[in-house]
Amino acid sequence: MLQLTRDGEYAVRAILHLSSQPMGQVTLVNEIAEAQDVPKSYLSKIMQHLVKSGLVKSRRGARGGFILAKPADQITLRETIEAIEGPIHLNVCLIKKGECPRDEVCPVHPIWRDAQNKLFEILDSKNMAELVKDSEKLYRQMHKAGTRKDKAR
Amino acid sequence: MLQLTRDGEYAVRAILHLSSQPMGQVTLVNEIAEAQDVPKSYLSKIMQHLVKSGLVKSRRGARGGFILAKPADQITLRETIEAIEGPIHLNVCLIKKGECPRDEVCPVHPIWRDAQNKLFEILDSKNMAELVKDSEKLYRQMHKAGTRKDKAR
DNA sequence: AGCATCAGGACTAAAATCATCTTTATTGTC
DNA sequence: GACAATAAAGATGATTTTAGTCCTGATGCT
Repeated sequence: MLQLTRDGEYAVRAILHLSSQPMGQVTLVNEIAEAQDVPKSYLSKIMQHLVKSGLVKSRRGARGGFILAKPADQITLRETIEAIEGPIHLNVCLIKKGECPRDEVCPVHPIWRDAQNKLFEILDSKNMAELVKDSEKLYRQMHKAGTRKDKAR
Repeated sequence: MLQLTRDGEYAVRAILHLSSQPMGQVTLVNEIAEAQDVPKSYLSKIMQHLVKSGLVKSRRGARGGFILAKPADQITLRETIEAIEGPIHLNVCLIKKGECPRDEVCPVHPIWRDAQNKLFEILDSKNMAELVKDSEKLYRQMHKAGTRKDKAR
């Protein structure tokens, strides 16, 4: 449907949450689920997937939890999404060269490639550490604006 | 899945085909289906949808068929896709302002908006008349290149 | 009248989506 | 070192979407 799935969205929230934690801090699914507003048992499976794809490491048992497999400033949105959804292809014709027999005469093909490249560029433009900083900034702004709004009501 | 559906792809092919026809020419589903490599009965339903959305007009009975409701140079890819799939939203959080309660603190939201705007820009950048011309150009190039390739094999 | 052609609905198989529930592994504690 | 608490891993399932097919009817040309 040309739309990110919940899986992708939830994965992004989870990685963002882990990125906001202090270095070396192991985080519980439960905590992520509550903070990021994601069904716990569902998130649990997404976390598993993220572990398998190597973006996150897990520790079982008491005092277990999840932790990023590498520094937050080395993780991008695209990486996170593709870890969960697999490689992004805006149109089937972009999956493999020569996949579509109409490729060579299809005037739309270059447009899709163009769009996809641009999307990659944007999804790779900020790393998770930067996004966490953005989030903190937004949070502060919201509080300032929020109080003003409250008065206005 | 962040991917165009077949419905969308087929609609684009159909509109492109109609755009390549001489002005005023009514075209059969069958012809479009064969030329564009789309299952006929499936395409038939897509065409109905395109009629309903006002992009195409139909005529029943003998000598019936389909014809664009407006000139090809006034139709874009985005318009065609949205006629079939409804408005494009790369992420649920872009559907309606305030839809996502995390909007105001979510640092990813502006990224998605950015990506979506860029996508719109690209999908609106060429009209169908231009794409048909591109196609003709590609076709000529393929024939030149094709003979060379055949020798190379 | 009869044929060509679109309109519309009923039906289906397979995959994706969005979860929940059960099992298994780890670890701290006694 | 047994064991209960904890938490990840895996199995399972309901619902929706996708991607079609097929049949009956409506409509317009000749």
